[in-house]
Amino acid sequence: MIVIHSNIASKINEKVYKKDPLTSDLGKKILSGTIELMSEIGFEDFTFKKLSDSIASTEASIYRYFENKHNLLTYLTMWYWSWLQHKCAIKTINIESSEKRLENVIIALTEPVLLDEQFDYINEVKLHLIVITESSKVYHCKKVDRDNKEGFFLTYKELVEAVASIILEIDKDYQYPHMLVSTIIEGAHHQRFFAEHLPRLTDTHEGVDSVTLFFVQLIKSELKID
Amino acid sequence: MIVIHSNIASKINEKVYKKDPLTSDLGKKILSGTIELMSEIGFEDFTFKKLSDSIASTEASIYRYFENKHNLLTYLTMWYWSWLQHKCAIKTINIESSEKRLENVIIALTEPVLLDEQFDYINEVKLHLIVITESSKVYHCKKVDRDNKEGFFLTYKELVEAVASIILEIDKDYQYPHMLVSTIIEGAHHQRFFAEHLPRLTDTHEGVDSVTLFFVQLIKSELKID
DNA sequence: ACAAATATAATAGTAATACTATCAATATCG
DNA sequence: CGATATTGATAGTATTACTATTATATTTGT
Repeated sequence: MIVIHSNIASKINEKVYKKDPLTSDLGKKILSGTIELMSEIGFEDFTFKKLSDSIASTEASIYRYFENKHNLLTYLTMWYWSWLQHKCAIKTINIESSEKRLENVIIALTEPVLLDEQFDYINEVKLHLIVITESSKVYHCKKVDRDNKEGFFLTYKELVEAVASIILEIDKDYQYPHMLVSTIIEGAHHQRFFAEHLPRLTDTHEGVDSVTLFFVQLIKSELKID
Repeated sequence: MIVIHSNIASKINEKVYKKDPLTSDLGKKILSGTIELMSEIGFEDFTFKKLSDSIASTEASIYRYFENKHNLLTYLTMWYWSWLQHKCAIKTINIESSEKRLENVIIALTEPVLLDEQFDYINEVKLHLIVITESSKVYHCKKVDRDNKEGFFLTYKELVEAVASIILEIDKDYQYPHMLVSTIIEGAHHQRFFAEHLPRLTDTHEGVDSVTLFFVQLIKSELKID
């Protein structure tokens, strides 16, 4: 059961930051500045020095909010998973059919993000682009087990669990609900990256969103829907 | 058509290295030492200083072979794609049925690597573990377009193309052959990583290799095979 | 066998990064 | 209005990611 949380940031684990960035103007400027700068220069070239220059603050001030850039990226990624949870909840509300709810959720998980609407300190379009390219770095590192113990991946796990439970409504004996969901979520990011940078690794068709079409078709084939 | 290359390294683009590591003892020690050290401490903590200490050489000597650790990881990843190409070729030789060839290839692409057999300077088991955790970093970076122009991802593209062509033999109208293949290759890596570090994002079943079973079933469902 | 070329080791040095520490200025809060 | 917390300014350290130089060892060509 997906629960709607009006405050997306409230699900973010406290240990990922030293001081909650949403409690001050500087904190919010750190978030918006990071999204701006990191989407431009990428995670590797991103430094707290460059960030502080770009928002007219200082390195030391930023270190009061986040231990390092890795945790800052983790924060943004947690925010993104939490935001996707919310989006999925909205898209399934008041819909009876499990099949239809699943389809809506897969669309929500895989479609491009085109509008930057609700949050003054988070540009959702640019955050989505950062997530596509950089998010796997939050777990593809040696501190993954430590971070996992702290609960840094909980919003991701909850999201996968919520979608997996819809799958089990449709086929209670299906063997790989979590695998199928995480393959689709990660896969959609990969395919959008490939479409942009390594097109021979994917397939694009004129005038349609192949990524979403592919994954919707894939899950229906796998679950024998229609 | 998959062509069998007896020399896997011969497909590796020259621009990824400054001096071919296979032309000297030191070069081979750089490769084997990197696989050893990087599988232990991870890409981020890996430095040329630590590597040179571990193989009793010097930083400057290693810089004569590779510009930086990123290109060294790229070399190993290219080697891995090329090795998979070879593995797929072996597994499809003399098999008539397209369906059977596809199944064998999907198994080859997704199964765990358990034996370190053929190469004295490459430990295939440890290389596979490095690829699972680190390989996406070779393209998830700002120099991806430059590296792509140099041809650093050609062995990957050829691998995807070879499998895609089997899919088209089975269903010449199938719309997403490359997307399906790259989703499976990347997905298998992700699922193995999740099984090890974030098990709630995947599904494991006692005594069987769920990852391979899942992806074989997935491609058969999608292509309506059986 | 020996000169010439090449590869490696040893060492030094630089600019940038990833932090930590200190203290002054400023805003806020009771 | 005084106390407290926040930020800015500045400085400093260890490590990293390289480049450069020279000496020594090894290989190669004749």
